Amino acid sequence: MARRILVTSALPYANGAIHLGHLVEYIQTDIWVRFQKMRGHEVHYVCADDTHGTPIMLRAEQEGVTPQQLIARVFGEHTRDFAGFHVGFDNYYSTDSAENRAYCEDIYAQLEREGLIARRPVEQFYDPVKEMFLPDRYIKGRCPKCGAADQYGDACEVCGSAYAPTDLGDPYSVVSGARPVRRSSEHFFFRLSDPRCQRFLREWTRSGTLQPEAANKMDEWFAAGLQDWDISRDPPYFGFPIPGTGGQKFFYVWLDAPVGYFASFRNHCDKLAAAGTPLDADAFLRPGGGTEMVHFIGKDILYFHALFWPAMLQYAGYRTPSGIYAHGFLTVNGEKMSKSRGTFITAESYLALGLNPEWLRYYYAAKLNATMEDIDLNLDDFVARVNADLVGKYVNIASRAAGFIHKHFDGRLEPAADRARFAGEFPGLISAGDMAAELFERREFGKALRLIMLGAEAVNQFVDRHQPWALAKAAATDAAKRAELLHVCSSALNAFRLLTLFLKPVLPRLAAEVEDFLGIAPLAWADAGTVLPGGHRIREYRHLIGRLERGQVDALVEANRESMAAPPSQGRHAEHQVHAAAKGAAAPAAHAAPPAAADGKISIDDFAKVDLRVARIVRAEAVEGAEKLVRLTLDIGTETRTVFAGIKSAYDPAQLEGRFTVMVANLAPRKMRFGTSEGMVLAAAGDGPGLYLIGPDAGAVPGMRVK
RNA sequence: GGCGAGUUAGCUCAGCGGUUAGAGCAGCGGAAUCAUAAUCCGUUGGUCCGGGGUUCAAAUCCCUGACUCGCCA
Repeated sequence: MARRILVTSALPYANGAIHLGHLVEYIQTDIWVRFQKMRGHEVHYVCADDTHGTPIMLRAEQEGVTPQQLIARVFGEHTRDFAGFHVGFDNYYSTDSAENRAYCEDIYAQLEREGLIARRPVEQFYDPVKEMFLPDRYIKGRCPKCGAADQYGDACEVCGSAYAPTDLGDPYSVVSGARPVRRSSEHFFFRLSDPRCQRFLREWTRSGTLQPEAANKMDEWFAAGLQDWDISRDPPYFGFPIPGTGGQKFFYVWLDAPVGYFASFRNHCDKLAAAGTPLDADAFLRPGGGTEMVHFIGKDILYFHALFWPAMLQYAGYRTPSGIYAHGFLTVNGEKMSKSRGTFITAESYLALGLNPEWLRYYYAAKLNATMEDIDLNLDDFVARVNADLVGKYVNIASRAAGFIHKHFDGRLEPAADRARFAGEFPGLISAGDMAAELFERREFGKALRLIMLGAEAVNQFVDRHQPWALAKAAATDAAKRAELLHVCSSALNAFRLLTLFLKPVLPRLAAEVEDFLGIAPLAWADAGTVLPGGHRIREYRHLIGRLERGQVDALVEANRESMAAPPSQGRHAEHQVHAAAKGAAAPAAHAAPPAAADGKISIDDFAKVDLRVARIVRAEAVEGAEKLVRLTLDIGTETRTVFAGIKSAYDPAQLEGRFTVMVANLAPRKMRFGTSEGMVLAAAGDGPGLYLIGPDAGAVPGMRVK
């Protein structure tokens, strides 16, 4: 009996590039979805960009575009990256859509009818210059506990304590720099504290939809007591207005984000209907449809998916999730991803440098399990694992068997009568299919792959034991040896076909190439019970997957190093602005030959006097007794320089080492209390706080002239 | 600070009360030469984070300490 499953991955925020951390989730989900489809189940895998909220609004404003323009651009980037990693959504949509608005309004109306919406005033910080309420992350000030300056409104990064923004000393708005004032406004709440919600959630938590660790976490939250959830925001806000408020209240982005799953699915159904193959959305979205709905998420958003979301659905007349599968975070070489270490790797850069997406899919799968544990991308291990397993063990089988088939048998496999021996030769491999299926189902991908690779080893042992190269030498004169050669290679290729089938959820592209090589229809799981037909003809073997060279990984890390302040998409845009500004300035300068005009313009010659060089920060250390200074040792190719830079407020010295920046190399040395500074480094700063070191794009080396 | 997860071979991990603790990779020795040097056989390597306890039996259960990571709406 085919299952009917609606599957989602969490919606990426339309405010930044997809990176390898995101991909853990999309690859995990995609593998599970592909597996279910191969099993013959009906699966609809949907996702969308999460587009609303203050960060998007402010970012668009900063870039001088409308929020719609910003999210349209990011939508293009996201869908490109996902496609590049073979993440096969059945629909990818946006939360800024009519469907989403309709579902949000309906859910809200139902909750209000149920008496689960409360209204009460909330006092918050308000930016009097920008005329908006400030989310916690947009307020900075002195930490009330340890006194550290420039800490965010929710938690101190220095001492780690959490507090309310109203506790901050000397608060200021990150948006305008103004001192925020306290102002009260009416907010709307989802009454999670209502006994009905509490009762329902306690029961739902134990219904088997959550991982055991997640259910334990929920118990913690229950013990602490569930509180009402603030679902409204005041304008200006990029989102959906709450009906009946005259545009004075908007739905908080976290309310409409999960509803985006429904919106995307609805959109998917409408597209199917337009194509003449209608699908009843309500069978998946309303209770009693005999369908499943599973969400793959990161452990950080368990709260939203396991408390608010099911409670909202339950009391708005929709179905609740049948599975919520949380995964851990990605670390790289055992550490948090870091821009300065170059381990904050974007999907775009991975693909742009020509790395094979299936290498990463395989490696992630080899590490993934059903728990919320973090998984580590160890770069040395990545190289070793991919090459040993995929190239050495798996693909090697086809490579070593196919040559004989073509050279001696015109590309044809053994006749039907000999195929029966295959089952006896690889009993383990055939039974591995059922076990692997069980493991894929339970999201124990690592265990599944270990099992499959054990099968690949058995095939290589089989080939070594029968020595087809020796049989080939005798084949010309010995018909029995010739028949044995054909059988050994045919069996190896049948085994290879099975391994491909088992690996197909993880390596869809490679599997498609193998299907082409073997001349067979796309493999489904049921095909595990069959072998290739007698006398079947295969194509010439060609290179199926390349080796991963250590240098490629190094280049990837190098390409992602630094660029600390700006995520890539923002960087690209900022670059456009720079070019535009440069054009505007360069044109008049070319005509104005005389130097140093009274209007403040300088000639190109004047500019050339400044010797700007690319520098690598060899060492960075705080200067004892100086509040703002960092002592930098800079490598500019021909020599090293010591420079004192007033950047301690913005940068932790340890994070600077290894970074590239730009320095003025011919600045007259200056004696300071702590030593002589032999130049200066370039950094950008506005009127408010915030300081941003300038860095070259990847590829620049110390000593290069900046001009 | 509270709560949770983790710490097993050089590396990545499995084992989660029961023979002498396992796998892959790396290392070392050998074989083979069909295969993009890809394979096969053999082998070195471990006070299972420290300390205490429960038990006939502990990497596995309990307590405690250290360190790492996460969550705290």
